[in-house]
Amino acid sequence: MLKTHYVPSEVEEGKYDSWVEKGYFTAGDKSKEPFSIVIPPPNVTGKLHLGHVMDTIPDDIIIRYKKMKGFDTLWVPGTDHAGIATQAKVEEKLRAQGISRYDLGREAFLEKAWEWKKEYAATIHEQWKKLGLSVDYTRERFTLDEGLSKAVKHVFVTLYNEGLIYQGERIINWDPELRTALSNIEVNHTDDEGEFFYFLYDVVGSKEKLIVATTRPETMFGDVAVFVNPKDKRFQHLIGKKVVNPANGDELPIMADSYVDISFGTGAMKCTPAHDPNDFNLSKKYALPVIKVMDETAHLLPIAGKYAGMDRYECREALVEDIKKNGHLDHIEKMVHSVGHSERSHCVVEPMLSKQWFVKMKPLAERVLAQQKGPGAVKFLPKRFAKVLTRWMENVDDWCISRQLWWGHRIPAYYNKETGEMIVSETEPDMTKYVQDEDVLDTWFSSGLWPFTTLGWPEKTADYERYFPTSVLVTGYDIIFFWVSRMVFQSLHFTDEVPFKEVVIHGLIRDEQGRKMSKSLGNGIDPIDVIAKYGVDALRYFITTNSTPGLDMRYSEEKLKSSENYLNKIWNATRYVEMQLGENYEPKPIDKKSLGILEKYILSRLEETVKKVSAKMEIYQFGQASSILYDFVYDDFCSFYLEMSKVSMEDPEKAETVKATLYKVIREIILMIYPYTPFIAEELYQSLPGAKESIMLESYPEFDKSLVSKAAEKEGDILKAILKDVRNYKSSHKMAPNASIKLVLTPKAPFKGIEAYFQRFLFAKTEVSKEAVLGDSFLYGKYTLFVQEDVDKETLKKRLEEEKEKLNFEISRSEKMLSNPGFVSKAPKEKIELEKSKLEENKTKLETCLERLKTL
RNA sequence: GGAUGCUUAGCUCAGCGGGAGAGCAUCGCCCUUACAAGGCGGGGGUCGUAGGUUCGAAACCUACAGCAUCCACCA
Repeated sequence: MLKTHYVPSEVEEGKYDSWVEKGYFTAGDKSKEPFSIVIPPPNVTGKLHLGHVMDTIPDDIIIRYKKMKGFDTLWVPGTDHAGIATQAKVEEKLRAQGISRYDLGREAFLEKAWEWKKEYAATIHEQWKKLGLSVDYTRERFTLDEGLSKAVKHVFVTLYNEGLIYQGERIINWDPELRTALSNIEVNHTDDEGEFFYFLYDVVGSKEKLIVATTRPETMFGDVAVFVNPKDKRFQHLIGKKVVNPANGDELPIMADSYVDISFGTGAMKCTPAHDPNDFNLSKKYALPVIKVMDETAHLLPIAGKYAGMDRYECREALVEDIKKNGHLDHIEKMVHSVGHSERSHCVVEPMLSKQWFVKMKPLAERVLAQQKGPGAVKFLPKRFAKVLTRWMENVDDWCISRQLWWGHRIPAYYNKETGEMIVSETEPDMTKYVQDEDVLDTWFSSGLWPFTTLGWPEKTADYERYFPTSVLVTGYDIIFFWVSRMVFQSLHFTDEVPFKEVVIHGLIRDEQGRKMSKSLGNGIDPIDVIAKYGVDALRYFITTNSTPGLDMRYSEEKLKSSENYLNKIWNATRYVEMQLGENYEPKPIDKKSLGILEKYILSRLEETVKKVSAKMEIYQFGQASSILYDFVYDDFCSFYLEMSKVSMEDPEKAETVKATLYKVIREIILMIYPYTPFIAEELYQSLPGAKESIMLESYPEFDKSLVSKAAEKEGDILKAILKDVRNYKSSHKMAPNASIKLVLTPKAPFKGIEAYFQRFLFAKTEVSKEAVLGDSFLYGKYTLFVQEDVDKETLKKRLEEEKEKLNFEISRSEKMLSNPGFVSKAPKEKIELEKSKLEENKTKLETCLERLKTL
């Protein structure tokens, strides 16, 4: 027997381990159609947060649902080494102990990183277990696994041989703290307050001075020219002359290019090719020299003379001070401008000329764009996110993939120690003669291969053949660029298939005030704490049902609580059914001939619910599916049928049918809630007779059209309405709910035995009569209900007149609509039928109303 | 500069072409053996503004306003 209350921790205890032990999460039933998902692999950087819950619970719901629908479901779990993110964490930890990675050296540092990985992978496993994820542990992967590493090498070498990977000297984003290159999307731009320095440049051979403004004076040692716009009248006479660089006295040519914006700053722009991508382009166009002024830690190089060795900001301050002293500072302006910060170290990124490895994106992007135009396009839900992918692909730059880190896939390029000749190969050359490239690959390079490398590619394994392409991917809109796009182009290029047929995009979870959860605000929420307080099922239910796909949602204690209350409701409804069935109950199929009106009613509603919920589940609309089920559970089942069954059960003739009905309804409710809340569902399922070893072996409820009865629903609704009207009547007449009252129904009862329900739930004596009686009345189609009481005729008359008015208004509304040729010819049939039946009903009501008025 | 989303009850949000919904809050009545973490009943909204399409608009289109987010640029 179930307890009177749902206690999440007791329910959760032991279930997950038993599911794993029984092998329910292990895929491979060849008799069924495959359905597969790969997990968005969490980084081994720390513990999981609510964002991961948003990524994984929809996956779990889909997998559990599809399994019940008869698919051979595979959910591949795994983790991501997360190169730069993890390395930053490990370095941070070492720094706390006063050690730098350079003290340890590559080998020893990597050992530390592997220790870190082991520890955090264990944490992640613990959390998957808590969340109840039905992942197939026999197929778990890590991005640095041997198999995945081999695949990464294969991909690199293939792209290199195809000319799609090249080494080049270009301006890249440099993180001086982590001392590595970054790709464009690993740089976050924020509007920072800064200073705009206006310097005076002496024009050679003239008294004239040119004012040039810059935000980064420290780069002036690398200046090679000053540019103006050729159309700028102010400067035309200066083009071809020279100016003196106030930082070091070098003479710089004044050149003209339309790139310069006449209205920005002073209209004259200094050109520093080694530290600005646009300046670099100009230098190529005009064959200007390229001079680097900073090293990899953003300290000034010897070219900066007395400033050499200073940090970039130290240098800026000292240099501005010196220029001011010698009279070449015009003025300084405060300005807000967008500054690039490293996604991981948060320090200001330095654009810098550097030799790096790049992926040539254009051909790969074009393939994606072509695919997305055709019938085989990856389908996005919601649709609009498809545009995020294509827009990015249309404007993509080449991808800088080399990182000057140690934690990651080392680039398979080898250099001859003597000749310097380079070979790129999947197999190591003779390492006595060669050294390997020091750099590792961007972590997204390997995660971009995730959907197929996890299944064994490039080997043609059985899993790859069976489960690839995967069925669906669930992820946040924030990593469409980082991850989704890369999986799509890598997959198309290497497997000629899209990696997944559908992508379900969710929003981000914010705090209760709607702010982003972040470390610096300290407003992050640990899912483990939430689970301890409300149970994992409430968390799962809350996070998947309180939002619309693709939109952000707020964390809400209130809604977690109400989720838990809902589960408690289902718990207690099950408890009630359990009590009614009694011990040794043997489930029997519904005997359709024996059904009473109320049974027909609830079963009809149940079938409609099954149909609607399934339809929403199929399109991953979990919010909508759950709210349909919720309404059924509360309004139709708990508040109505279940209550009515208390009376029905007293009639021994009805009892068996009622039991069978209660059993079927509660069982299907449990099966429908199960994908959302597997722990409580398993517990409740097991408490019912006829349970299998686990709910995981059950099928999803099937829609049974033969149980749908609109007529029964209508009659049930009348009873529902009567209960509500009479209760409301009592309340508005200051009567206690349990005050006795006399009701008269004319001309007959909607169904046999209705009096018993009135007696029990309205404390009413009821009689059925052909004659109207004095008192207030309610109309239900052809039935009238009188509340027999002493009431003066005038008041009654007034009420009836009001009712008449209302009915006339409704009737004329319907008639107007039905006589509108536009409506009759264009509206769907059901709408017209509905309107006609409303009209009929109101006409009947009006007739009854008029009859009564005559008698008063 | 380009793009996208949001604006619905006091609060948080669903609904997205056929007569305004949920949770919480609020008011009234109830300890009725499924559930007081509950039950029953009630109050509360010209669905951001202005036009348009339609027999019919909260929903579709256009413009505007406010609030978010993303991309690009910023010498």
